[in-house]
Amino acid sequence: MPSTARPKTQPRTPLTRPRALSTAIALADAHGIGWLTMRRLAEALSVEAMSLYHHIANKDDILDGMVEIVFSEIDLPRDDTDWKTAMHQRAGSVRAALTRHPWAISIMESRTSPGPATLRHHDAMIGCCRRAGLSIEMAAHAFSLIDSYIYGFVLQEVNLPFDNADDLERVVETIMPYISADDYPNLVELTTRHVLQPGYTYGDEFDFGISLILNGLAAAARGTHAPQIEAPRRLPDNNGPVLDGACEDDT
Amino acid sequence: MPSTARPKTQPRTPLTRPRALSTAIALADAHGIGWLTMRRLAEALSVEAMSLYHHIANKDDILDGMVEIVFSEIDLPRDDTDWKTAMHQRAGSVRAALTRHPWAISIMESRTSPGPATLRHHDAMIGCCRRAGLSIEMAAHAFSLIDSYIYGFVLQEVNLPFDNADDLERVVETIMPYISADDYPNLVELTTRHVLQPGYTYGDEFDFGISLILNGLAAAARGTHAPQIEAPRRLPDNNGPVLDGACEDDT
DNA sequence: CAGATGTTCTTACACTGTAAGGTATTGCTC
DNA sequence: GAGCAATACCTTACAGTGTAAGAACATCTG
Repeated sequence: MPSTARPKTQPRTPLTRPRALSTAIALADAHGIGWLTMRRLAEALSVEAMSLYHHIANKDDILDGMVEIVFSEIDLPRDDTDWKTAMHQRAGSVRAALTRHPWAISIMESRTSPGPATLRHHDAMIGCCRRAGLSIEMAAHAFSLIDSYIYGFVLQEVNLPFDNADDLERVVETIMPYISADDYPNLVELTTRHVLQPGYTYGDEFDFGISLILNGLAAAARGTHAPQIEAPRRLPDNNGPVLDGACEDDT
Repeated sequence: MPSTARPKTQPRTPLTRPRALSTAIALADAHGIGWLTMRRLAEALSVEAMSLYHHIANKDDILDGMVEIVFSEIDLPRDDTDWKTAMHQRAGSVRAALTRHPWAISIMESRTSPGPATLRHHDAMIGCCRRAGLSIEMAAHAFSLIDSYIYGFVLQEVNLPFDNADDLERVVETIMPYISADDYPNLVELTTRHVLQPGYTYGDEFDFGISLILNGLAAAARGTHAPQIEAPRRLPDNNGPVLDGACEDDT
């Protein structure tokens, strides 16, 4: 049976950890993370399930590795533009990566040991803020605020039950009968007068939010319009230029 | 054996859907959502696993019900204060509920059919924004931005590997040897000069972010400091007061 | 008391991740 | 090349998962 048996002359493509991980990512992209089991991953690699354990410790190790690869796909913030542009671009890159791999955000949590790609990324983020003149405290604020927004946005975006305008209309039509305008007047108004209008795409909200946050951070770093926080731990200890050119329009 | 066998005179507490759900929540709070299985839930209810299926459709139905209860624990935005205060309070309430039930945020996604509590909550949020004078578009912006931030923040917060300052110090000491100051200078600086300083608590970042976002939204609604969005779909069609008193300090 | 109705339990099945140990294939030394 | 050690792979097995099918029991109606 030469069709099922591998020809002896041609050695099989060797099973390696990187190959297992990229196959796992491809399968999770195609069928969802819940579909991915050790046996199915093995089958896709033309191997039995237990063979995987010679290259990876266990399933958690696979998930860790997958997250790490996704992180490595994210562009670091550039250091040859102004802070706001760099942050905006990186935000888009995070969103793109997490949208390309919709399962990623759901397993990022619960992974506790960050890999080198993750650490490198965090370091670059803080460095970019510091180079723009933000104090340590302000950099911590910015990092937390920006990433919280991105993760939360993507978390909602990837779990929307529709991908395009047609889907949206179909879903809304299915659900609307159960949503009376008497009980939920504001929800119904928003849906009919905004969401169902031609041209609406939830993803468009992303830029609005990121821009608002970046403008707010830039203003706060300049010392004006600082949000009311109960007790600022320390005054800024800047020693560089404060957000050069950050207040002007940058398209 | 009267201790194990139920006395015939005293009827057992009846197994009901609400009782199953609240027990499930208590177990998930205590042991994590991964620990919760049909057999363990049944055991906690002094019942066999299959008996559950007369009151709930399947495990997904349980998870849906649990999420719905968590949502019902969140305070609606009050309508007897100014917009910013109402939003701030509600944000705290969301965070508190999702922190009380750390598993909730991880299963909120993937649930597609919102229950009445969820719908009521969405409606109240939009209503509060509209009553403050925000246009429909602006209300949509605000809703998306605020909740994205909250969810993202809590997603990170509940998955931190430490709960208090002692935990933090222990974790950092365990990890630091693997993080060289040569490779990750900014990360190390932020850790040593900020995170490890006495009094640091990651949760404190929450208020900073929410305040910044609310101030930004208030400013945007007033038409000033509007973030650069490529193509505003339509001009605001306000017909009420615009964020009365939102620009003054409200503590 | 009989019958009906609804609740609970028993058994069983297909599936999961992975421990233990056997078999094949590779690469190294001569 | 031959022989051997090391590595890679497979087979079998097990405890645990959600849940389908039907038997046993309890409770309520006549």
